[in-house]
Amino acid sequence: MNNARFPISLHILTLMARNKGVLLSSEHIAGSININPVLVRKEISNLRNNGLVESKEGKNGGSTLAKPASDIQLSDIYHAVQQASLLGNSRNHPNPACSVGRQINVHLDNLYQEIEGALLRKLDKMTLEDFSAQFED
Amino acid sequence: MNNARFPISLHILTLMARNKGVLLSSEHIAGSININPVLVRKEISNLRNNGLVESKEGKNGGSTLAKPASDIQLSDIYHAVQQASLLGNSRNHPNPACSVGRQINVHLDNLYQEIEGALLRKLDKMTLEDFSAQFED
DNA sequence: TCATTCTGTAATTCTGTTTATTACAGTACA
DNA sequence: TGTACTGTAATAAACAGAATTACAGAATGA
Repeated sequence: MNNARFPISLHILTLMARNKGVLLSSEHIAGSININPVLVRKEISNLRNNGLVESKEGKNGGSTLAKPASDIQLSDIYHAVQQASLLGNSRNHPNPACSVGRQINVHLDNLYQEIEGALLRKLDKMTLEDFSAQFED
Repeated sequence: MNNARFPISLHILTLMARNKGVLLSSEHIAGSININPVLVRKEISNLRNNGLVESKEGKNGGSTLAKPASDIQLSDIYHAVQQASLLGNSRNHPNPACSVGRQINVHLDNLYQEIEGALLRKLDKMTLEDFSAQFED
């Protein structure tokens, strides 16, 4: 994960989990995270495409969880924001004339996949409810 | 890991593991990775500070492994290049007036630490020798 | 001894990515 | 019908990573 999107999405979802059934505006969420509301709306758009939140447009609109927090694994959030590889974003173009350069990306990919498996098994074990229950008022 | 440093360092060390006892120049290594030699020297400098490689200055100089590849765990390399947190680089400053904003960094840190533990247990199991033995000539 | 070939580093520039900002159409409510 | 939202595109600003330039210092060997 090469970006700050995971913590942002988790922050958004935690706010929603702790405000069950309430429509939160992007402005309000942005105020808690301290980032720009447009970025919040972009993240919410992504979470919505992944079936984690639902939104209502217009006055008094906003977004809320699309299903109970106990039905959302942290691995679901990871998958929703995940795009590049975990370790280093293999944007490298090693020299194919070198035997190491030619083969390293394959072996790196295998390694990353194995590591990501271990990570996902961890994230599978925790739900959004577990995470948000840690917060005190 | 937010950067491409892990693959670069692993590439460097793989080249050395496959050229045991030979002093490799930064120019030569840079040619295989296809990056700038100065960046290679920077990474080597870091690996040297972590006791993984040793260098010789001057004409016919270069760098080589400081110990057998079988004594270098991939977790050693991870620690050597590691600086920021694994997931997202908590450069975030959430709103302390919000109960979620106030507490989220603590809970994120705990989560990251747990995940990183799982990752390290994986990387602990593989040595540089294991990794470089996968390469064909 | 001295030219050569390396490393070690600092400083600067270049480039790509991320984030903020601006703008505005569309939707729902009251 | 005005207000308060979302959704989204386009642009600008900020930042980080990498390349490049520059040069001092070290080892070699002719």
